[in-house]
Amino acid sequence: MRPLFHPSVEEVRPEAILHALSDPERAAIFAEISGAGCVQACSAVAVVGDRTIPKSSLSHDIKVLREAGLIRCERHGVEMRNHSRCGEIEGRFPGLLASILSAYALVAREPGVG
Amino acid sequence: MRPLFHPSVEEVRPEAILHALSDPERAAIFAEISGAGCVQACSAVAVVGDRTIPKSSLSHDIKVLREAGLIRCERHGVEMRNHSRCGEIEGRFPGLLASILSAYALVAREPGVG
DNA sequence: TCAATAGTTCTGATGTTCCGAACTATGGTG
DNA sequence: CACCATAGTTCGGAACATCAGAACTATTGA
Repeated sequence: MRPLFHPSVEEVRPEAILHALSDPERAAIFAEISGAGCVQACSAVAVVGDRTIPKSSLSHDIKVLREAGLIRCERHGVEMRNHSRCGEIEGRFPGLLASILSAYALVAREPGVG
Repeated sequence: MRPLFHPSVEEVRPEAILHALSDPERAAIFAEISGAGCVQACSAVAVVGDRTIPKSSLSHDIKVLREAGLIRCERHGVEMRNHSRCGEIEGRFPGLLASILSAYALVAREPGVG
């Protein structure tokens, strides 16, 4: 398997970040990876709320996050470890990820529409 | 023409904001509306960079921004006036819009890929 | 070598986006 | 009022994106 593509921090584009995080499920996956610092994905993040994400979808979501520059993925044996690149992104776009994650955390705490 | 739908600030969802602003063209339109405070759209914002947005696309973009809660649109005679709802959103999601607009402004100042 | 585990790619159904053409709404002029 | 011009919306089809099941690949362990 060829090494996975990761954009350098200079190549990271705001539209890619916003697109990646405009899906609440993907945002939740990213929040979990960021919170844990290093998570054994994808199985470890496969449940969001009360939904189990199909593994093909999860694989796709992880790819979107990776290609947006939000996470770094490394194979360790049979599994993938996903690290948040929060720190790097914070250096380039100060406050961006924190305010996005806070916004989602805020609405998650509210009664909600469902 | 029935009055346009505007979500109340409590109904505004982060995913809608991120989705709306994940298109750089739409983000530029929003930045222009926010910068001007009140812009006679849609014609006034129809040129982004060196591209003139077709009016059906522009109408759609304005609608996406409006339904995301980012702008408020009022008909004044034959034209529409678009106001940014930055202030309201700032109260609900502090720092969110500022960091997004800063991120775009930052990459706009860079040499760029093209 | 074979099985198990973890994740990726393929594929087709469903949904979204884009934009020209046709349409609607408002205001001005005679 | 009839008519035109202006500003924006809606329609419709082509192009593109997303979702998830099935089939596949890669790695480890027995």
